[in-house]
Amino acid sequence: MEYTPARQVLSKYFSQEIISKLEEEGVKSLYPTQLLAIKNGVLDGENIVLSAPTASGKTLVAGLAALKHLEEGGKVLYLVPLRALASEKYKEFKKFFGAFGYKTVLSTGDYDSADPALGKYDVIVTTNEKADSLMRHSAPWFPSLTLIVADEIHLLGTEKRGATLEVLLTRILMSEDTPQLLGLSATIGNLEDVARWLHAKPVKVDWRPVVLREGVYYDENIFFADGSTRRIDSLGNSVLSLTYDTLRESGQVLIFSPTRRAAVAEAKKVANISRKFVAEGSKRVLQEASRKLVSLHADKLTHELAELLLRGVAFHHAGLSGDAREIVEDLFRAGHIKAVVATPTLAAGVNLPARRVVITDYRRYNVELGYQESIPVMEYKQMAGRAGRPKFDKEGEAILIARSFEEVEYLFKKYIYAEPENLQSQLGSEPVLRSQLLAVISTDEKIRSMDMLEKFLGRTFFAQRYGTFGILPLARKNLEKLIAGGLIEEKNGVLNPTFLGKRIAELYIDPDTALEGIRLFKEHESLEVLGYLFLVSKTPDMTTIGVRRGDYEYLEEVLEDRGREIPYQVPQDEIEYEFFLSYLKTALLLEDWINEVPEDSIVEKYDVGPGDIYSLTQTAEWISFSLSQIAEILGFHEHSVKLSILSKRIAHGVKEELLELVALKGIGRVRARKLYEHGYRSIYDLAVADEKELLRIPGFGPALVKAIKQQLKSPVESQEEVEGERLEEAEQINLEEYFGV
DNA sequence: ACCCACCCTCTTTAGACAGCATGTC
DNA sequence: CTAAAGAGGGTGGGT
Repeated sequence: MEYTPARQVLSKYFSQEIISKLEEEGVKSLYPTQLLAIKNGVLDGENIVLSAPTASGKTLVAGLAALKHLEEGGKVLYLVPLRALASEKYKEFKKFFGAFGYKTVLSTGDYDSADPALGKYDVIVTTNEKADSLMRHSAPWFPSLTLIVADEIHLLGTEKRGATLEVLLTRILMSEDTPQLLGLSATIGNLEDVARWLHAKPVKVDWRPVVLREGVYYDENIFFADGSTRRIDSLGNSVLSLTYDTLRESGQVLIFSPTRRAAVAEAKKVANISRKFVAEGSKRVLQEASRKLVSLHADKLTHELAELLLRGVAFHHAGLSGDAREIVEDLFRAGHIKAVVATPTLAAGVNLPARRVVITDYRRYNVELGYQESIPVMEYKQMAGRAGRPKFDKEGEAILIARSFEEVEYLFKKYIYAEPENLQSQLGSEPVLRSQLLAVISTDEKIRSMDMLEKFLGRTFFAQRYGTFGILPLARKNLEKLIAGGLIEEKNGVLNPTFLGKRIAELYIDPDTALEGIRLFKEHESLEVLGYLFLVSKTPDMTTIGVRRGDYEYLEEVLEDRGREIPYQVPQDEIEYEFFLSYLKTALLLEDWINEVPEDSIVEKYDVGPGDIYSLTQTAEWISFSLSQIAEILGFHEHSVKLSILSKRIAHGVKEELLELVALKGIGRVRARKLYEHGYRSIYDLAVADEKELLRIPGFGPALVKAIKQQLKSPVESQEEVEGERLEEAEQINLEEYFGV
């Protein structure tokens, strides 16, 4: 009887009515995790940092705490590190809180609720960065929050994004009427430190709903931590043997590989085993999914995946498009595919448990340091934590693979018996500190002097450990840089943001991104498209693609032919030269994209996946939009207009002539091009077009044509001015002649 | 002259947040 | 600093 009836515990906090509804929602008994959190005061308004394994019921702790606040007229913010996680939680909460009559919204960079007034909602689910951004925009409802839940708070120790969360939480801590804080964390070393920083109680739980058995595989045996051993039929290959052993007992495996290439290769090997385990009833579903994938993307990678699905396996990594990944996840969850081979994408992301988790390699190549290093204990625990599906499996197994007998012992010590690392503040990272200083000064009226800044820094997690001694000089140095760049003004010891500075903070770009653009705007009156793309690629906010050995030849050729389009000197320094080429390669990829080169050609030419194209273009669009705004502020009108058009072209992957068509719903780069080729070159052309004529275009069915016509009928909301006068003209004709009075 | 097994050398290496204003094929 | 696997090219032996 390890589960306590919920009613018994909750009656102190909720009305009978609510408790009955909770029971209807499936909350009939409470896990130890929830009991302990309640005992420590989550429902009494205590700040808590709860450290517990995956799937141990942390979300319900947050759910109950939130419900308590909502019942008292409060408002809740739920923070997560990933967009995929945000939408997962959103769906869950929408149902859960909806049952009590409360409204939940999702707000992330790529998905905003239709209603921009987030204030009308009771529960707001966002990514950390989005919440940071909302704060920078002084969201009016922010002060009315009464509970803030920071899920996966151990992200704090992450190199790139940890500091953002740290500053966000610091700002929350320093606000008046500090809301209740609930941090949810994986197991970490220094839970007490984090809790102390947040003025919270540390609550540590080791309990899991499904028993986790950790072990190491070597030479046909799994050695488990509990001392038991399991002999496995050898198929000559560790992964295959472990896979067969799981599938044979109708379980599923989740295999972690260190690289994308390894994941694909491993999946192909596994296919020979998994195909024998595809259920008769799954075949049709898999065929359908496979066909859908192929229809969505024409590239080789996606085709390989589609092929593998039929045989009951899939690989999963960030090179896959979002829809492909989702298909894989759904098929695995539904049990249609028996094995998934993934890179660390799946370690911390969406919830995808399997009976057995196999970790093929505990080492990973470090690009910066140039050698292979062991993954952190925390990362191992994250992967291992995926083992065991609650309600389906009696227990879960996480297996590391050893290559020698000595390694067996080493792995036990290094990972299975090891405590996770301590979380370290990453605020010392300069670019993040600089951005955050600008943001804090721009959007927090209380922080307008060095003294206040010092006080602010003194409240950070960093300062708790090291004091402000180390970080103050760094802050001062970066402040000077911001002042020199004209983003902040200092008068008589008072720090004030300039309009430019405030905009940069709101656009959420690195100050260096803006400064780089400004420098170029000053030097050149106008740039070629490739020039702007190069600028975007060079920016610190952009992720660039690596240059391969085989890329040198054509990149240098381009440099030879089109060097004058690039507004930078070719660097002499070897390392800088390599960076230069990677900016060029990225710029060329983007150029192909906006010149309507098909996705699969880009995939092949640049050796990237569809998922990479998506994330590159998305980022590039955001940067060019932001740079366009910066240019406009400073009066560089031509740059602004060109960058604005460019950002729209990147968004849709089209030449300028299609921008007008692509503004229509249901019309993307491919359909727009088709329309254009058939002589429909503007909204106007479409408005006067005969429906029957449109139907004759291949790929244009009745539903689509109707949808197009429908949009032209409804009074068109004011579209972008920047799209050119032609559009405005067309709209006027459109409205006057056809639909207006 | 041609084929093929084998070996040496070269090459490459995970992930993913944000603006703004609305929707791919 | 502490790697490993796949691809590609070369070698040498056999036919």
